[in-house]
Amino acid sequence: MDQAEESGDASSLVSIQPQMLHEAIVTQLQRMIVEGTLVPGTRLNERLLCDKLGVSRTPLREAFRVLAAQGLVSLLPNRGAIVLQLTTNDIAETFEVVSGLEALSGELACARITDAEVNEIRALHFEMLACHAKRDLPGYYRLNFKIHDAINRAARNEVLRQTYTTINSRLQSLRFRSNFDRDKWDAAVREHSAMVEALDARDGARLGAILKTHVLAKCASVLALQAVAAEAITR
Amino acid sequence: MDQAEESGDASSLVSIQPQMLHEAIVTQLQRMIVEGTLVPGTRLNERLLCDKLGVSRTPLREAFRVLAAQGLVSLLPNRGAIVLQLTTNDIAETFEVVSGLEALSGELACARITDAEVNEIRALHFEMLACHAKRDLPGYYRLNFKIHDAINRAARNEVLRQTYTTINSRLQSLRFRSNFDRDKWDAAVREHSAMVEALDARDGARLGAILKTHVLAKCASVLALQAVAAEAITR
DNA sequence: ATATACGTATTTGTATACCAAACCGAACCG
DNA sequence: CGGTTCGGTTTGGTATACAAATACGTATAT
Repeated sequence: MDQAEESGDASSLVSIQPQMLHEAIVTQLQRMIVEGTLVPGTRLNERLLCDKLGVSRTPLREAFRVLAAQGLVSLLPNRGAIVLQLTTNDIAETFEVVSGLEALSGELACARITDAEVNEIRALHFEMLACHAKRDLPGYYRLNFKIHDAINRAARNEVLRQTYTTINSRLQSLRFRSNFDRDKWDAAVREHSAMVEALDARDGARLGAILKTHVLAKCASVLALQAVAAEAITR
Repeated sequence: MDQAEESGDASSLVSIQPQMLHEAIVTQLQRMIVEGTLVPGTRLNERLLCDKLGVSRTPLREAFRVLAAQGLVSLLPNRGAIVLQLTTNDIAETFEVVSGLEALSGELACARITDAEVNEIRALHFEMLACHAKRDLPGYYRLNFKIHDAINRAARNEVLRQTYTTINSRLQSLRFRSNFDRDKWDAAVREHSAMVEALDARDGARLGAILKTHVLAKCASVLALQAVAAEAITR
């Protein structure tokens, strides 16, 4: 967790704060890892990255340490950093943690969300339904993210939000590629409808439960795809 | 999350792995912060710490970045690292997250724990009861930690364990000092008895709920002490 | 041909020197 | 008393050096 988010200072101050170089590098590498530009298992060569990013070794290596602390890369002594490659078990465990955090977030959101925020989420939900109807997967993903983020923000817990974001980022590159089939997609949309209902009723326990199963369903779908991919390689 | 815990490799390999200097420094500083040797708000002077620890600036500064990522220190641009000082709100938020992680851990533990492990925890529980009867607070804390750790391990989720440990470490220095009164102590012990029952019955939902309220009660007790301390300063 | 051994080239981890910019504190001035 | 100026200190970043570990290509042995 970096200082900007951690300190309770006014957001105006945050914008003034000049971020340090290693943080900029962390952000950049995070993006490349999450977007899949850097494939899991890739070795991060210091000299090459120094050239590419136009920085010296010191801040780059500091960034490596931070990314390792965030669980995005793995540091092998004397062999530098490699983009972390999650095992099937790692994926399952990480999704499990995310499901717990998301459930907590849902419970808290129900206790703290305003009517206006509920309406906002409902609007996003309908937009998402439209994307679903149009079979617009990228749009669906974008709105899906917005909805989960809105719930997260409604929970009014920055530590939770930060923790969730950090751990979830380890899974992002996988989530993108899960081309779910029609049935799973329909089921996910139904779960989303149930979420909005639970939110509207401020039923924290129910929303938490829905979110948990929602995330675990996503996990199963990712693992299934993973298994198919693994078989394709072995074959 | 550091590499050693992240890799799914055999534990025998971990011991071989020579840890890097910055990791040793992280561990050292973590201990000093958690134990309260380094008081929140303390500025960590690079040169002084380099001398004290006998290392150069490079690995020390890497350690600072890692500690910042873990939320133990705060990096102020051009002013270096200071031991993070949690606001009342920060404390509440962090406990909230911990409560969620602990609840998840309880749920998973009920699904996966072995009879032998339950018995082990029961034994620890009785030892703890003995400490409570003897009014042995340090012993109580030690066993309390062991029990929660055992539940955490029974959840069979290293990512969860690692996440929990990291976030919980931000609160450790506070937990030590909460001298709870007789009533709260008794209540905590009752909650622990209920935990063992729920664990024995493999009732995940109930254990989760107990753990959550248990942690939140601890939070309230810490915040109360915090308020008293704040008043003492103001007065 | 495959496997092993060896020597060289890279790469990494740490230390050090250096510099500009930011910060701190104290004397100074209005 | 509040603000300013100025020098010392600290930090962020770069560059360099070097030992140790690793990676790799070649030669050798089986």
